[in-house]
Amino acid sequence: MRVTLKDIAEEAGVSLMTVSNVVNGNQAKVSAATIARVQEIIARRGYVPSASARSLTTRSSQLIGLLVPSGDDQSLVLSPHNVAVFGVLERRLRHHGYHLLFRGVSGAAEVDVALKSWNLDGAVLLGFLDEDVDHFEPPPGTPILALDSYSANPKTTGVRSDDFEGGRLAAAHLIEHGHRRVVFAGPAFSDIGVVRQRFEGFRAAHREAGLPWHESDQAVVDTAYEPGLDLGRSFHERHPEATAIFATADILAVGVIEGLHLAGLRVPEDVSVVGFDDIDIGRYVTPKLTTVAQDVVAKASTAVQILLAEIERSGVPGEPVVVGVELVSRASVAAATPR
Amino acid sequence: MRVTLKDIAEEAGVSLMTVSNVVNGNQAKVSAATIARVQEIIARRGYVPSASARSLTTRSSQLIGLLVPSGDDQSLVLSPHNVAVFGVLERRLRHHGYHLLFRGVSGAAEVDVALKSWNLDGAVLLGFLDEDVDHFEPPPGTPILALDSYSANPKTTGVRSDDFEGGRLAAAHLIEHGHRRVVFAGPAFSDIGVVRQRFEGFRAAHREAGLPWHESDQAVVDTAYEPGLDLGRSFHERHPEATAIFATADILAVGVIEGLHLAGLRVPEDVSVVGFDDIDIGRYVTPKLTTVAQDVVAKASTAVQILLAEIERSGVPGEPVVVGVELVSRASVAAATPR
DNA sequence: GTGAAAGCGCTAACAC
DNA sequence: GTGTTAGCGCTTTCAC
Repeated sequence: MRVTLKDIAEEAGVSLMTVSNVVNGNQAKVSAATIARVQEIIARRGYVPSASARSLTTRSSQLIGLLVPSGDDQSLVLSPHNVAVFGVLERRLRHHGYHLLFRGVSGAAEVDVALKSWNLDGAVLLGFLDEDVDHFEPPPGTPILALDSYSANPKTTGVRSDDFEGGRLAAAHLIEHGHRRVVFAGPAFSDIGVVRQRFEGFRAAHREAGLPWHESDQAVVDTAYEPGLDLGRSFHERHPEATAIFATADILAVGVIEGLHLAGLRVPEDVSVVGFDDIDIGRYVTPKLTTVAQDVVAKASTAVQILLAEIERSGVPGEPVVVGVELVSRASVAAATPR
Repeated sequence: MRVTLKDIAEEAGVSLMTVSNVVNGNQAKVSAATIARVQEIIARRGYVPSASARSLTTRSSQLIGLLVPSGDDQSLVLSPHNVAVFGVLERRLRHHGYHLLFRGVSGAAEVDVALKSWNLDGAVLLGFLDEDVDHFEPPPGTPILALDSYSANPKTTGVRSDDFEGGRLAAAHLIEHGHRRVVFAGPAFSDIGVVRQRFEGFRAAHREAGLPWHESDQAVVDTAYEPGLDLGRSFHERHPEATAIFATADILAVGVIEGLHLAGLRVPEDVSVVGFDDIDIGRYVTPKLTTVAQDVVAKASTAVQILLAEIERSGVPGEPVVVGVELVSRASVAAATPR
């Protein structure tokens, strides 16, 4: 059977409340001698407070939901970048006494259920589309952080990288190296969102350099290795004038590089490539990938910080926070050569 | 405020218990008309049962702990392989109505606390050393699955890949290709554990082929990219007779390949390489990595299946379960050439 | 079929 | 400093 406060109280010959006060560190209310005696018994009996009981009375739970999208029966979306964020989140939250409830959800309704059923103190949304985030309706007072979201949902707080600046840095870097025809490769996008912002930054760099950019230099491809491979392989035919390519994700860029190799094009001598994210893989491929680095630690730490602040102040969603990005120059970019 | 059973009961003009029966599907005890009426109110009011309250009375929680090792302030151990397992675990458990509490733990005591405080119905240990697993003392009746563990702790149930067979397959594959001096590269190991088993399988293959294996052909390196890189770079000097290498993890093998390239050795023409795990990266490198594939889905599904079975039967830890492995032949192995 | 009572383990709000 | 009372939202048991 489970050891309860009552058991400890009986053995110590004090009341239940005294034990509770000891457990919760309300030292002011208990004499030193009692504290010591109670603590000894607690340790010896291996007493651990019941989180359910505590949660029931306090209407909170020290639990943060980590919600990721989950199509009906397919696998979860756990991109390498999200995994990295995930790890940092867990560690930070644990140091503040919070735990993570991990859950794949397929719709706004499920988020609501997850939140309510466990009295979650807050939640972090990882990897949702903006249009999904738009529909979330958390119980008022429960902070929801939407990572990498441009949703205008006033009930959530956004934390994201400076995607516009990232796109700008990538394009500017290539332009500086003399490239005049740069392909923008990424998934289809609408008028808001991560990819749109990277695209706008990308174009802004062209504008700033007084360079035109051709619509035909856009390649719409899913964010995965295989589509990148295909693009790289057919690069020459599809974009005969281009000498460089900016992919909106490293995984895509890695595929592109391999595809270019297969097509007999050398990177970076014939074609330069810039990615986005700075995941580990970029360092394992040849040539090492030049990319726009997201600051994983800053993103996760910021999220935790805001989350805790909103929990304290009882959840007034604040302004979105933007985390800086940085161009990491490795070996996949070289000066443009005429084709 | 929260909507409770009582609220629904009042609005429906029935007792609290009737609503409870409807919620829990005890259809036999309630008339169809009442069920319909109550369900309508539940949906309209957005009622969600309180997991804490339910957990308090039932002494269970529909919560499974996912425990990973966590050194004091360093990052969590989330290897790509573990992440893959993780994703499958979550999905499978969710389909059975369970949720995952994710937690980094640094010792047996913390595991105990995690288990008790949330009334966890079970836990999955991911990435712990056998010696850590040895020390875990879960409350009786709480099933603990230790993934990839060879610990003899009778309070846990092991689920692991057939490491011995994996080592054997890797070595046999290289031997078949004419290699006579094969380096075994992996972290230091004791007399039990994953690496030991892979090593024994590796040696068994040599024995079966009537071949000797030289102690000097062992390379002790940490399971990471950089150490692999170093090994590859110095391969020629350190193992002048060897024509092939078996690395106990893909990430290591990928490093080795890159190191060999840097040293001017071609893979597989000069040196053949076999890895272990079959993580995505192996398909992104050049040449594509020949490796021993672990069946992630089988491993995770098996774990879930056993977990649920033990929860039903009230936790009698069973025999360890071994999941099959398979050699995936890609492009990093070729026939041996004299050196 | 439906309902009343008791209690899961804890904490908030007050006494003493 | 310490104890008492009440109740969080639910399920279990047993009566109607």
